[in-house]
Amino acid sequence: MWRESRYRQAMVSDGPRRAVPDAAVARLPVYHRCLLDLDARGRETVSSEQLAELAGVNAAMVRKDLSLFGTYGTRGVGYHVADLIVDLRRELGLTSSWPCVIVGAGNLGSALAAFGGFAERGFEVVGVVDIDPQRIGQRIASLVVAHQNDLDRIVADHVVLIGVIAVPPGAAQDAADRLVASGVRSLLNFAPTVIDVPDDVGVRNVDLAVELQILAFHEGRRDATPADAVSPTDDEVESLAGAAVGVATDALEESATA
Amino acid sequence: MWRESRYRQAMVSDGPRRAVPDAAVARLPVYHRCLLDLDARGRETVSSEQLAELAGVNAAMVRKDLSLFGTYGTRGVGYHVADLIVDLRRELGLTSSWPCVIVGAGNLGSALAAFGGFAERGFEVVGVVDIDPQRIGQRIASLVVAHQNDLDRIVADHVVLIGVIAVPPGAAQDAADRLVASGVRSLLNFAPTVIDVPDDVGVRNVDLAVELQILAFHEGRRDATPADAVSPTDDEVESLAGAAVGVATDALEESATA
DNA sequence: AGCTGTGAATGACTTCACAGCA
DNA sequence: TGCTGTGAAGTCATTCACAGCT
Repeated sequence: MWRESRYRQAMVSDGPRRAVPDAAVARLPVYHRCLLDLDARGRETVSSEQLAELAGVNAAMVRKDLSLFGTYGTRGVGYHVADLIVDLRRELGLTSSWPCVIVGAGNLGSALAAFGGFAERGFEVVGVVDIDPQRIGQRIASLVVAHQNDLDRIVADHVVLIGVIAVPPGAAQDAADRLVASGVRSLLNFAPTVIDVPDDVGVRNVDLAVELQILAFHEGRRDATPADAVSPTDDEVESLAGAAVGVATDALEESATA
Repeated sequence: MWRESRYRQAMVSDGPRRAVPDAAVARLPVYHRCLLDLDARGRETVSSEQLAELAGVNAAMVRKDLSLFGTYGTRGVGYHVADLIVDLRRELGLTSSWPCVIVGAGNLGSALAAFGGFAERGFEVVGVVDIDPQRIGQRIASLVVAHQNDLDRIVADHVVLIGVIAVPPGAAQDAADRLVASGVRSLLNFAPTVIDVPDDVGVRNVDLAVELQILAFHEGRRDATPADAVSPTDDEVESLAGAAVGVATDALEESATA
């Protein structure tokens, strides 16, 4: 009854493994963003404490994160902004532009395709596909919406490694399958569904409604819990900095089951 | 030199505090989504293992999460789908619709305003404001873009508690200030900047480019690290389900600077 | 027999605190 | 003196494993 995952489980248990903790990876882009800002303002060096404040995290964490990939600062001085940007860019793989393709040209897909923020940070949208004949041929920024069948060609032509899923939930798995089949290795999924992919394919899920629900949960606790004792519990959502929020899950889906 | 936050720091250290761990809160909406799906298919009960599979997490975690707010299942049987939906809706504060307002009617703001997924899950966009005269008066779905000065009125009229920031980074802090001033208590920030708000205001940040950068980081490690020894480290992005990742902190923005 | 609820064990991430270089 | 780099401690989250209902 439960569709079993067509793919083996990750088993990421404990190999020689990941040098960089996941949590740190999520912060690197934030540091990068803050540093670009500092650089633009002509700042030459920055201390871990200052950077921490900008990124909204603890100074010790900034130092630990940066020390992960041998980016050394200068004791007594701090980090050299320009150098650190270079290092981060290298670590984040932003030395060249990443071609991306968007599946789904609805409201969200269109907005993403037209969104300047991607190009600005090293991601170029090289194609947008859809199945709806009404949308095919439409112009979005400098692109023309193509038929989903052209996906393979687009991916091959531009060596696309990242795909963005912006289709309704019912079509998300199919979109993921097509992307994976055409060779895409990482997916950013905006559809509110867990998608099943081989475990060497990276997935990040961003569910906008989930974000609002999390806010609503905390909101509902402000005055609520009147009965509940501990009252002044109004936690704000914390979290972090510009970071990502996302969250998600990844890939795993499990498998089998009755 | 670093502009200090105009608001006291949270100091959320260790009060009587939060009954529900943050990480769990981020998963609840995902369970909720899966349950709605099950219900739609006519499913009456579900075991923690089945639900875990759908949500992409471990079964023990599903049980632990659900036990947090006294939602009991039936041993030997599982959880009653309909009942659990009701409980989750209550916990998540989704018993009635939450009015939201969007600041910024650019590509993203417009897409969000027109996005059906919010209403579907209990969030009604009651207003969209902007400062650009060109955009004011534009229709988006059933709304008309209003002037940012109308924000107070909109928030008051609809008792808006949740605001969405969809403006360029430079305008984000101002948007946040206006929202907070008008009475909004929770913010979903799409601008790639850390915004500073009083600590009783909740903030969640979604930075789309950060999501891509995280994917790119992992992507860059596939074949890379050729020199790096431990080779077969291809971790997929993990994390969790629809959950949150995010992170962060709030606060600090800087200003000044040389 | 099946599956929940939960203490205990494990593991991941964060913060502390300080030695040591500039 | 100032600030980094990092072991050790602390905190929080996940998974295990099993007692105990149905």
